[in-house]
Amino acid sequence: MSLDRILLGILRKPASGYDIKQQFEKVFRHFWSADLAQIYRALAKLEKEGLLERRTEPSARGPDRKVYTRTAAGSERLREWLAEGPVFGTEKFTYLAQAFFLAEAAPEERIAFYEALRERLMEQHATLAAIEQNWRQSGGADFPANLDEADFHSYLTLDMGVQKTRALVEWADASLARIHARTRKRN
Amino acid sequence: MSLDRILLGILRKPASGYDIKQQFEKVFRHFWSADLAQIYRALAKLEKEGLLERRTEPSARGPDRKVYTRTAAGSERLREWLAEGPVFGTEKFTYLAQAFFLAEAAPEERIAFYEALRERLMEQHATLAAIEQNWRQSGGADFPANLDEADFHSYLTLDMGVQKTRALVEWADASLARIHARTRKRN
DNA sequence: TGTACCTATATGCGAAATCCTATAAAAAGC
DNA sequence: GCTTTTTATAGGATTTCGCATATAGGTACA
Repeated sequence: MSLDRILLGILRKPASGYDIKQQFEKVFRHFWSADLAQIYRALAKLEKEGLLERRTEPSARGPDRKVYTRTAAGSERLREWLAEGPVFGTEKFTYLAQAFFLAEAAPEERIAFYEALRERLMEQHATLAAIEQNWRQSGGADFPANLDEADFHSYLTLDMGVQKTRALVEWADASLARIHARTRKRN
Repeated sequence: MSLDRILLGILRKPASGYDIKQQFEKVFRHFWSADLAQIYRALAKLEKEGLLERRTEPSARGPDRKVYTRTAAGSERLREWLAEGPVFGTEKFTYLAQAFFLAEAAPEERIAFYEALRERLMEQHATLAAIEQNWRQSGGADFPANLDEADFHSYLTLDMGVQKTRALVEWADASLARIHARTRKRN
């Protein structure tokens, strides 16, 4: 499963389950989600398979931290996944499915739906764009080419988020306009 | 769960599990996937809950077809879902997760990965754009406002797919260019 | 004529993944 | 002490995935 591979990817640098959850909230939110219980369980399983190593550290502010890093076998597993090429066909977009059937809702609800959608998409876009901006400004003249390999690829993915959310916001805007135009015509 | 609601949405018009599977392949592929077994089970469950009605028809070319339509309770359930507003946070994008960790792969593989990605995205875009084109051409002057409500909202969703895939193709192109530029710099 | 394969159609079963919710314990802040 | 934050874990319910099987009619071909 993909969560396994994602964890292996993250664990190039040591981190605890709790740390990883934070990263999911911040970095991965726009293309993946996982809850704490799921993460802990997956970590335990990967350790049992010898793909992760664990050490226990005292925490400054809570119970002992179990810090994981991937093993050579873990890196290999990750590489195999990447070598498969891009995996398609697993996309799940609940809000688009809803939009598809929106004819079933009352007219005011349809508008409210698209307004809420635009709102959320704009938030996402703003968040991502801010991170991107920040990153770009601290980079030199030949940014992003001067990043190290891992950062470079993270940056490309971030850029994708920026581009995609921008396109989506524009689409939601245009859709709202079309809905309004259509409603006016009816009266 | 969302598959249930999607089935209710589709079953405004009567269809068999097999028919629905076809629709998933054609229409929903870019934002949802479900396999046959899953669909049949969900249909059976919805019928048991009184949200769908079934009638059996002889088929021209196979076993009897079980054709479902949604009941009033089914429509109500669908409306409740839409009234919740857009559901976010369920997005799963395997290929982006892979892209994020691409530093782990060998340089040629990274390029191959992005080329395959661009390829697939272009395919998606071409498919969606063709459907859109077709639809638009058969529509009159005030297209899409002259569509009926259900078609109108399907069209908006389709348009979303066109816009999104276009943005993604552009992104993949730009990324490939960046990867190449970066590689040249190294030599 | 038969038989082998193809498509349409439906189902069963088990494994895996996901989600949700509750519990617990340790340190810090008030 | 009480609350909040950090950190980890358990258990069950629900959903999803993957594969195998069944059945009926059509088509191609030996």
